[in-house]
Amino acid sequence: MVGIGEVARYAGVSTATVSRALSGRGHVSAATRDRVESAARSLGYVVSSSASSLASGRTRNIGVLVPFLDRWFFSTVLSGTASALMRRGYDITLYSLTADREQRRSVFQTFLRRQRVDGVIAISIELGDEEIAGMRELNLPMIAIGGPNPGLSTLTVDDAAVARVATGHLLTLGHRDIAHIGASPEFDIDFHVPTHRRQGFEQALADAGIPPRPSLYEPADFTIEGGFHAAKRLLGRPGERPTAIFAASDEMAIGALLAARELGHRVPEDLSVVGIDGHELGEFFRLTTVDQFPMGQGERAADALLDELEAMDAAPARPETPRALPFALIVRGTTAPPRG
Amino acid sequence: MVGIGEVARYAGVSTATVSRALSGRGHVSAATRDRVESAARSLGYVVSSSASSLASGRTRNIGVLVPFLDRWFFSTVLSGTASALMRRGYDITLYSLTADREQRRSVFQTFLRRQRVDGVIAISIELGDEEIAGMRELNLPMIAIGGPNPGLSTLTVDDAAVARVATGHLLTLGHRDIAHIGASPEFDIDFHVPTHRRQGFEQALADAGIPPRPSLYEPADFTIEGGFHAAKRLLGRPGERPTAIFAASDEMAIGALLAARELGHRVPEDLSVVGIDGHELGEFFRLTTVDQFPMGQGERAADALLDELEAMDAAPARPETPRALPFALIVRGTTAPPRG
DNA sequence: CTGAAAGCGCTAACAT
DNA sequence: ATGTTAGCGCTTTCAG
Repeated sequence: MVGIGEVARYAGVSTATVSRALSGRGHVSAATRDRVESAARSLGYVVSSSASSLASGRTRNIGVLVPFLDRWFFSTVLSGTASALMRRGYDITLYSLTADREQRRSVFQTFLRRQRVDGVIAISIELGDEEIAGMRELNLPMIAIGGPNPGLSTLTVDDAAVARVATGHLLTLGHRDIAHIGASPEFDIDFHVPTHRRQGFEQALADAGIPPRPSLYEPADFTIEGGFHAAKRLLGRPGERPTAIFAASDEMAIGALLAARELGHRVPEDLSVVGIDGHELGEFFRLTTVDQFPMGQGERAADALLDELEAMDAAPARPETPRALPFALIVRGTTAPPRG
Repeated sequence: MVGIGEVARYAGVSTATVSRALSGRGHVSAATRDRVESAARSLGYVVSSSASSLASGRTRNIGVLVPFLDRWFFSTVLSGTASALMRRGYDITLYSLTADREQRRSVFQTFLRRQRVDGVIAISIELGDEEIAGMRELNLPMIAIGGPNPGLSTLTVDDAAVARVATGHLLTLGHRDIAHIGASPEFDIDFHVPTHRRQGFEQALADAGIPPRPSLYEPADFTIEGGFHAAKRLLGRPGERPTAIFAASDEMAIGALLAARELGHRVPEDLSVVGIDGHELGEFFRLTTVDQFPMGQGERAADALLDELEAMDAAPARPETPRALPFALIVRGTTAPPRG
């Protein structure tokens, strides 16, 4: 392994100058920098991250916390994060938080304390008070996607507003009998996203003067299969049948689409369906949805964290304003005015 | 940040003993070990990874190379890898290789040379000769999932055999007119998986004395949408119509299922469909498939690499036998004997 | 089984 | 703008 000393000798300068030239910290004349860079290149020198980290306290590595790796939404956000970080020369260390509480503890108590990372991005993870306190104590900058996470820089989309937009689209088309597939009152995952979406849904209805109807609610687990079964129940029920379905996620919306098809209902003629998320399959199913640009969320978080890190050199602290993430209604082919 | 010195003082031993007690290397009396461990615990001490790495040359960190983060197969393999590594106390640093050749170079030339990782797992990545040579030179143990990758420890599933099993299932049911959705002759992604699957398909047919029929081949891009359109073309064609479809991936098989439904063909009564992979949606669609256990692939690779790493302490080198990965036919509801 | 001390390879004052 | 040098916090001989 070629070390900084060899490069210094080869370029005819001191190791300090090599360090300065290669890291861009401190002044080096253009000529010297060129000499050092070409020396490094021809010797194949790459700085040892452990030595550099130990001496400087910087790792050029960001820890990313995810709840699941194999679910579309999270892996898409992660994908955005990874490319933004790599683009700026940072490594990314992945911590997958499983259901196992003990393992989760070890991530916070051990893994993140090894001083392996300069900062942390938490994707859709609700942090406990002691976890947040632990990060503060470590002085580890952290940014969360999805919130609120009190006391943390947070990028979050207004789930209620998203749901209002989706519901508003249905109302504008003229629908009045709109079913809701999503949150069950008792069961709520990260940050009550399902609940917020239900609240947005109800606000939109209320604004249009439509009272909520319990018979038009069906809980589901945010999967295609869950949406499928919920829609089956909804559409198979005797009595009032909805003209539209609001699904609190695209995957459930797709499930609902498949259920409608199976029951012989035409979409959008007999039934409109709207989803939320911006799922990759939405295009194929012609699904009308409210896109929350998950890839972009990951990129933004990465950029925000790196900006914060680089700003720390200048100003030590900095206020934490929760920033709002964008979303947009994408009208495709699964929504239309009700018949009649 | 509490350091090893404080722990040593607190426990009344030297820093060397603390290091030995905590790392498990070298002999320490049980009593001393207990004392050190409880000292470390009560002080909240965690070893600094950069200091430890610099001194020992070990990082307890594994680099994982993936082609895409947001595609089901890769993120599932990654998920298996991540949990296996974390279980054994290793961090995982993620390198996502995009289409950008320049960025790919930088991963091999720079990122992997920072001495941040003890070993590398390459998921479904075809490595160039100079890339493999670079790893050897760095003396970085590497294990690949999917192959062949000459000169590298490789875990690989026999794609032709997998396809033979899937096709054999259809033949056993009595099908003779079997269409193939998959490889286009010219376009082939990682390791010619599509081609190998097509070859396995043809071998099975040949073994049954059935000659290949060009009109029953439809190329597709391994997505649901691609499978959908391929099946549409296949089933909409005048003349001979297949009684079964072999799709070279579950996603294409699901697309074919949706196409068949849309065209009014009942599955499996009018048409049988078999896929390959073991996709999470397979259960929902009742898809008959050959599962290749992607999560397990990730776990195996991680365990194999760590075993290799730990064995390196004892024996320096070790032969690289490409190991075969398991697969299994899962018969669900999309296959049945042809009518008549 | 334990301690003393010499580095691991680099960075950051401090000089010049 | 560049060189000198003292660490960064641990691990690992080498002694005992």
